[in-house]
Amino acid sequence: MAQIVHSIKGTRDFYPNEMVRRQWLIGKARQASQLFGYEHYDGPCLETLELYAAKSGEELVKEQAFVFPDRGGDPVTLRPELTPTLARMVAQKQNELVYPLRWWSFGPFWRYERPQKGRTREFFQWNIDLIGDNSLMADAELIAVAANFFRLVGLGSEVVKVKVNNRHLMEDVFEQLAISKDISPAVLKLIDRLDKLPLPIWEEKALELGISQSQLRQIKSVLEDEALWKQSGELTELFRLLESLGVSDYVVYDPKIIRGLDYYTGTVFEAHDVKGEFRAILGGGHYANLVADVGGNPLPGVGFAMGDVVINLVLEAYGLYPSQLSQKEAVFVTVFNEDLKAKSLEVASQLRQAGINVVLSLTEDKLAKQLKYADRLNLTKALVIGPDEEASGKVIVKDLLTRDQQSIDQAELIAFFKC
RNA sequence: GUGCCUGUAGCUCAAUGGCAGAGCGCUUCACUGUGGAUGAAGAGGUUGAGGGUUCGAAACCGUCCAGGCACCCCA
Repeated sequence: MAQIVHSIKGTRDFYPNEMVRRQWLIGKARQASQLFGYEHYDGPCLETLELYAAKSGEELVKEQAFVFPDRGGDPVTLRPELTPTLARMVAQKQNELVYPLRWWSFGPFWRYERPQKGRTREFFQWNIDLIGDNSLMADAELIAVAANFFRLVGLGSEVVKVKVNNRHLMEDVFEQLAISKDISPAVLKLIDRLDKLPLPIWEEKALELGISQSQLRQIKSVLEDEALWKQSGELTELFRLLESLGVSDYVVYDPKIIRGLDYYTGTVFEAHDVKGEFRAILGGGHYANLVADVGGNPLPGVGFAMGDVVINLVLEAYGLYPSQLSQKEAVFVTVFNEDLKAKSLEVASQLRQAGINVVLSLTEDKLAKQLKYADRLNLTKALVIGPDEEASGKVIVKDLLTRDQQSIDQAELIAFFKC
């Protein structure tokens, strides 16, 4: 074992069983995206370092991106997120695209961090964005897409919630509490971590930032105020729209949702399992202006991203992957012996020409062995063509689940499998 | 980058300084025209690597490698 070359830390191998699940998940993301009329797109996995230098937050690029020189010596980056690529793609064709544009994508991303539960170095991410509209309709639509996705995969609103907040509201609150603009970004970041840190340490950090004792007390009370959203016209309107879109059972207000990325303005949201057992399933929000950072004209938008790792853990925990997922919708054709090999090949070929998938035995081993192989592949039908069948123009079709078998005229075989 | 934990057969684990084992899985046979059961036999190990301590190390010590979990950050 020790001599097998190891894979790269934080990457995952997708054996057929897992690949089937990955494809199923992608299918659900596609379905949710298309339900709202979003178009599929993708960009390159390799980008220039310059693209991320423009934005993305310092840490993501400096600490977490895979960056290395290409053979010409230029720095190349494995994309750690899609948004800068999206911004570039929009900026390049800014004057010919039809707005608002609704785009979605699902692909691999890389971040150099220590792997742990729910976090790997290579992961897949569903990205979906609505660009070119600044209204709350846009924000509501994206949240509704997320809620519809959860419905499609069987995660009910009693299990998963989309927690929503608004950065404008928090800025207003800070103003009321006379928290200076210098420290408010840092305070916002700290609020985002309230659930992670032990309270005494959290308070200590808050005081270190220059918050007074009375401000601290007020912040804490604000963060427990589940009705705080009523002070925000935007949130009031947003929740009304979500109600009309029929997804308000999935939505909950949470003043502690801030989001780490700096470019969010206005609405921000994160989806979590209700029990709080897992990391955030998806996160997103409204941004006033991304495209300008890569050289285009300002365009507002809203979007979210969902990594495959956490949603995978959640779907596993709640047993929501279909148990019958299989890519082997195929008929197994046995080979009775050397003399009848040509006959089996002929039958297999006829079935394939009719569009029926066939796994052909490569050996003339005894039938027990061939059938065991078919069984272990989880195939459900097997054909046996022995001397008796050959003589009478028949084929035996064996149901590997019920163990029943029947003799069928070779001429009727295709019709048998087609219906 | 920081901290804690773990590496023994394909998998899950046992052996608490004294002969490296079990269950499951795998191969073959009982069954030369029929797979999930049963029974029997068999294969499979440099105990992650290389050092040190010891009469003796899977175990103890330090180094490296790999994995897990938490921080940082975030999907």
